[in-house]
Amino acid sequence: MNKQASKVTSIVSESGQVPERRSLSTEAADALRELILLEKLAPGTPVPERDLAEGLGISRTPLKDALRILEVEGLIEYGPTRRPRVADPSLDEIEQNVLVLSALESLAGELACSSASDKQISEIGDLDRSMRDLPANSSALEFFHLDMEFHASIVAASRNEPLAQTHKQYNARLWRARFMSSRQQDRRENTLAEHAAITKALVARDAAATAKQLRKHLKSTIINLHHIRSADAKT
Amino acid sequence: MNKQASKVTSIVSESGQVPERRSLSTEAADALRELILLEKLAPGTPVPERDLAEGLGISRTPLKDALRILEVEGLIEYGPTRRPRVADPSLDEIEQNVLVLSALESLAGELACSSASDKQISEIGDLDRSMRDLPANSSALEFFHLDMEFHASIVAASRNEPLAQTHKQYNARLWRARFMSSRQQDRRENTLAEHAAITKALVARDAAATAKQLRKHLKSTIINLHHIRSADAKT
DNA sequence: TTGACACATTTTGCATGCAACACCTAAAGG
DNA sequence: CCTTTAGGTGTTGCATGCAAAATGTGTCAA
Repeated sequence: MNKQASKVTSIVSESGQVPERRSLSTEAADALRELILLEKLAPGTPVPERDLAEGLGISRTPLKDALRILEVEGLIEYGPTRRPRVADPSLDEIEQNVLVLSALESLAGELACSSASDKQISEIGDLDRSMRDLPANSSALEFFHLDMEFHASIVAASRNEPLAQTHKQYNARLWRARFMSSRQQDRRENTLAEHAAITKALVARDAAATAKQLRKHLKSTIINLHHIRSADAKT
Repeated sequence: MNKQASKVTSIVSESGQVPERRSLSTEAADALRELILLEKLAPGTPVPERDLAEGLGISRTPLKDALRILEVEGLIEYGPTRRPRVADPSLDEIEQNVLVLSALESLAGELACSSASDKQISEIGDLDRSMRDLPANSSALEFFHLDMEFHASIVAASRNEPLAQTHKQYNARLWRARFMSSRQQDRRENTLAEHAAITKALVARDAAATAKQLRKHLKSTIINLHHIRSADAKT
């Protein structure tokens, strides 16, 4: 039945992952995402399709697709007249998103306690340790990436594909906010402590505790966002 | 500053809602959704773009957009070769989706307890009552629609836009499964009892109880799905 | 000076054409 | 008889053109 398996389909490049056919749309989406997240494109700026397409050297068709992708990720907003802008969420909207993210992760934690393999859990522990072992002068971006990986690996351990999908969406929406939040050196200690608590509950496969710790962790993110806002208001 | 407010922008047609510009893509998406949910298009069948477009009397461009919309709703799947099919989720996948839906709704319930207006809560109570007052011979579809409205109104009461958005997505994915589940007349009693418990907790604005009842309600949906499967296996 | 209207420009939605890729069938070789 | 391969067919990705809608601008009247 399964014919293509007999063929030499094993052109699998590196990891065991699906090759995931590249297309101009996804590449453009990646490029745009980078531009937006690194603030090369300020929030709220209109994004005329043609200019963008020209800038990226592609036609409008795949660019439109890219904008659609970024729309579901929440990085691009469409006005009532279908003119795309870089999303500019208010603090309130960000907070609402974090609430949902929190619920998603806490579900992931619960599920991971019963569904994760021992290997997956130990990998989460590894990530936790890597973060703690990071030198104090390491870049904010480096710390941030590990932080993201830590959370993502918990979701992966839940073995719930749609959950992972949605979690990814919300993560993308909150990338900028979380990145800003993580730039404060003095937060690291706090973050590490909370990660430790999460890891501990996870290793014990204590679903209730894991969920609780994850909620607490995300909650402190919200509080931190408020602090940043007040600090910004002063300057 | 705000110029357009001074103009006679009040061409708001009927409700206070945004007119929401129609486009061929969204119309096609609606049409296709209907076809899929009513099983006019069997799960797993390939969906060649050109034929579909021709059938709907539109070109491939807007149809492609429609397929994208239905993809994020989970009704259309893209194979590794970018050939679209009607999604055919396994029972296991459906269950995973229900788990996420459950977490979303229970969060919505919690938030509704603190954020909902009294009017919103009383409307939820109205819906609960409408369902109970339905005659026993009313159609499964009628009962089902009220059921959906009940859940949707709880989410709306949470006043969390992204949550509502995501909830809608998951609802769309699970439409068929939930519809099948709701066709069993003997489930009605059970559903009504659970709805009553949810409504009661909501009226009392007891966040913990609301969340708990919602989880329980969705959990019984999962169990019911298993029953349906076993029944199907026999026939 | 302010407001409204009409025209010019920009920008998106949709249709269509072409090229690359995937799939199916059938013939050739083992 | 089974496997492999070559060709034909169908399907999707992308580019481009056109029309409709929206925005910006300048002029005129109150």
